[in-house]
Amino acid sequence: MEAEPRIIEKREKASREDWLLATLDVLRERGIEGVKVVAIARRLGLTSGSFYWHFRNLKDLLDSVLLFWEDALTGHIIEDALQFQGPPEERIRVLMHQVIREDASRPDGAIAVWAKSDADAAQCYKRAIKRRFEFSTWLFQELGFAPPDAEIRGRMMVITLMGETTNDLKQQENWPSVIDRHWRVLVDK
Amino acid sequence: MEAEPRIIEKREKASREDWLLATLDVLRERGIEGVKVVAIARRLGLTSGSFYWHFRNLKDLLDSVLLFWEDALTGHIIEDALQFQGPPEERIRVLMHQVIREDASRPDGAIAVWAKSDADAAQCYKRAIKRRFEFSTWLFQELGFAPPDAEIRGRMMVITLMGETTNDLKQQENWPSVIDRHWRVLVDK
DNA sequence: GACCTACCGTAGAGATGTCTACGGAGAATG
DNA sequence: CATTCTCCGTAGACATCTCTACGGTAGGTC
Repeated sequence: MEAEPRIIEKREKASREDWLLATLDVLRERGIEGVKVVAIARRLGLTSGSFYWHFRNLKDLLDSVLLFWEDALTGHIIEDALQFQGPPEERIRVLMHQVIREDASRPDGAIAVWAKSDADAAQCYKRAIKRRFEFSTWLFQELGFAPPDAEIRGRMMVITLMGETTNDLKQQENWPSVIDRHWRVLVDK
Repeated sequence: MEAEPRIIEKREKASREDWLLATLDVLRERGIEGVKVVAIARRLGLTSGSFYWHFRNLKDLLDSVLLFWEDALTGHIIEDALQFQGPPEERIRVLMHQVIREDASRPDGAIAVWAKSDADAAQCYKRAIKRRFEFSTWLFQELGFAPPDAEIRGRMMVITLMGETTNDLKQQENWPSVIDRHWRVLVDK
């Protein structure tokens, strides 16, 4: 179909987390049906024989990758925002910049598609999105919006950040100003 | 991985467009790597022998499906909005409801993932998104927003609609009120 | 130096998928 | 009624993928 991506040439031993990270890359680029043992192994410069030392089978890897995504990417953004000291609207602004800068939503699109055909992925995806919606709603409540207004603004923030990541906004050099303009619309009373 | 979807039981002759529509369904549910000749044929209650009468090969189908998506889904929404008679803010509201009601953004997520690993898909996807951004920017200019404000609001509208479709907002019974609340935030000066 | 553990490669069986070659059925046309 | 066009099924060559079985290697341990 298209160009084969970078391959690690330095033959080094890979950890279980190396396999998970490589899987997230493949997932993001080729979608869930592109996540093949041989494809990930090729990306790591290894073979499938090694894979089955770290994971029982492909299903085992997919289960692990779901939990890894939910925990690592959604979780630590929320923790950072909770620790933020400063005015509520600035906290929202900093969070929005962080999500784009760190590509925290990078695999989300592929996982959303995955969720269409897999019950486990759907459950995990819905749980993660619900958590984001609830947290962002709380952020806008702290800013002084009444619950219904806070809810729709929080919802828009989450969706906008996911969409801008999907559309590779970060590749544009002026992405911080675009985020600031999103922020201004959302925060304006 | 998961449940196999509905299969057309009545053995009827399929047109080229039937194959394209079935392909869009498979694309939406399984992603681009899930688009296999045998999978689409199974969904239509046919075999791969029939497929190669309508298409030269898989690549031919994929090329056609890209053009079909761009033309059919983005195009007619814009045409409808252009013909709308009424105040500019009502035109935006009607368009937003129409996009959700008709699932006009249904395959978008899968095509966005596809675009990560295929240059043709990337080109088509970017072209379609650009067209939506430009049109929605124009809608907000008609509403009286200055170009930079109209641009960010139009951008948010497009992204929000795509995101809500991805998250199956339409499955909620109260989706029209959620759209109205999105609309109110975007239209508010 | 013998041993053990962690990690990797190879070979191969079985499943699934692409695509070609070819033959057959039904509707439309003469 | 005969022919043609359109659409479809089957069979098979070839490729790719999952997963098992098993053997190999490098670094730490006694």
